Amino acid sequence: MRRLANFAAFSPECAKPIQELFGRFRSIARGRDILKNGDDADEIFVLLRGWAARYLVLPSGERQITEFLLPGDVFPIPVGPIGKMDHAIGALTTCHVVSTPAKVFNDRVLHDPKMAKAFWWITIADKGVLRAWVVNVGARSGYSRIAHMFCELAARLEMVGLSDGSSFAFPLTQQDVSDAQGLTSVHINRMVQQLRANDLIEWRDKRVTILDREGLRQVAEFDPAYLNPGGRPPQTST
Amino acid sequence: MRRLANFAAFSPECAKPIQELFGRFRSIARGRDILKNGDDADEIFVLLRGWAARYLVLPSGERQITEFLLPGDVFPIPVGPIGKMDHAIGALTTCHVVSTPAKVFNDRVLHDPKMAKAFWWITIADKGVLRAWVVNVGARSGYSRIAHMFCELAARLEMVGLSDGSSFAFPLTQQDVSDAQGLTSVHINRMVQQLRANDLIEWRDKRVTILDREGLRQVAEFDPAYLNPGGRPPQTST
DNA sequence: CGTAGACTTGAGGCTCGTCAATTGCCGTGG
DNA sequence: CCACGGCAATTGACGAGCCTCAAGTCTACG
Repeated sequence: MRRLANFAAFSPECAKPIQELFGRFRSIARGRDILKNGDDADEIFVLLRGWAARYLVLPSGERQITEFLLPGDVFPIPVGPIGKMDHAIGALTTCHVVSTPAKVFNDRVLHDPKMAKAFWWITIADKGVLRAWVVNVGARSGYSRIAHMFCELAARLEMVGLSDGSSFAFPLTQQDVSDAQGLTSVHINRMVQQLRANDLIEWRDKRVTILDREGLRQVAEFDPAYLNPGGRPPQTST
Repeated sequence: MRRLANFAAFSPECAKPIQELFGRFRSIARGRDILKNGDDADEIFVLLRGWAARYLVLPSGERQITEFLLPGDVFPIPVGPIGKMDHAIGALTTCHVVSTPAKVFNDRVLHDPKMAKAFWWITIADKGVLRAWVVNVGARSGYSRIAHMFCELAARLEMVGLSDGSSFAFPLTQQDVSDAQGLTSVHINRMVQQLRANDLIEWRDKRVTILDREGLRQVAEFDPAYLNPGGRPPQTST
């Protein structure tokens, strides 16, 4: 709900029918897949609680994460005929999700042009995040990659009310981070220690605190513009 | 047209009004930007001829390409209020484009739910390409990255009729390739020579020939599934 | 025929990977 | 209550992939 509100005029009355639509609740343990590579994408999920990720594992056994899914995210976004997943979506922590059949979602939600537009907009915003991810992995050093990831996650978590501005719960392991950034966990560890030594962040007990927001932003070369493609401020409108 | 046809039931009669819509023709020289970072995205383009790319330049001066735009591609895909570009789109070769104001495009094309859905679908397909790009840059060696790029481009070019199956015009410089793959042109050069030495590809005079399709596919770990998210075969339907 | 851009080649160095061992923190079971 | 096992974080030594700098070759083009 909160995420949708960023993308469409959205009244509380709209919320109820959607909440009723997603009738099926499920809890997924950490490490389990919510959707496997090759599955039919015939069910639409909303992540209520926990962190998940889209990823692919290569023949070499290496896992590359391409997108973090945070509470409020909807997946997979369906359009046209039901296809098969070309990647997997796995739970990085214990996840709570609700779901509805894709067909129902199509008929009841996407049938409304306004809603369809809101979800399309989300797709475009996600594409922006993905572009930033490519830039990160392709052009930045390990040190600033990690800084960038923290900047982005802090901003995204704040949008859904999961950050108090400078500190947020961060349940991932260094192995997860390394799979996302295309580095080894050993190297992640060393770079994180460097960020700590430079008093940019604190990370302990599954919680990250940004100590020097401006300093981190500079190291990361972070510009949050891409998170809000329409230029719309992240606030609820009626 | 050809690209749209892959994503929606599409009759020739539909084509005419769209062709008339994009009234403004322009030719852009190689190296010039079609849209600069920060520009208003108030005009919608269709690339008729030439290659272009979405890219970002970092403070360090490094350029990271995040997406290749081939003939038939539409950009920027607009939704909601007109925003500012958070990246640039530049011509990698001389490009021919036609365009129309975003407002007109919205009213005349996206107003039709069927059309809107087709463009949304394109957005989702592009997101798949971008995911593959992240995997490529994040998890593969320079050698297989380049192999993967050739596999993908061969497949995409074939979809729009610009490849004869194993050979296609490839107008990019090694510098362009390096900006896309997050490597230096020196290293690209060495890896390309290795691909040549292994009789996988030929690349001369702005033309690439795939000599050993299966061998290249294995090196690249290429699975074309992501290019057609709906599972629909790449053919025109009425 | 001269110049510029693209491609090619070589030597040396840094970032990051690999392998391996150690520490600390739990949750479990004796 | 303590021993044990497992997972995550940490550290070190060494090696490889890729970068940097620099020079040289080839081709297109004026």
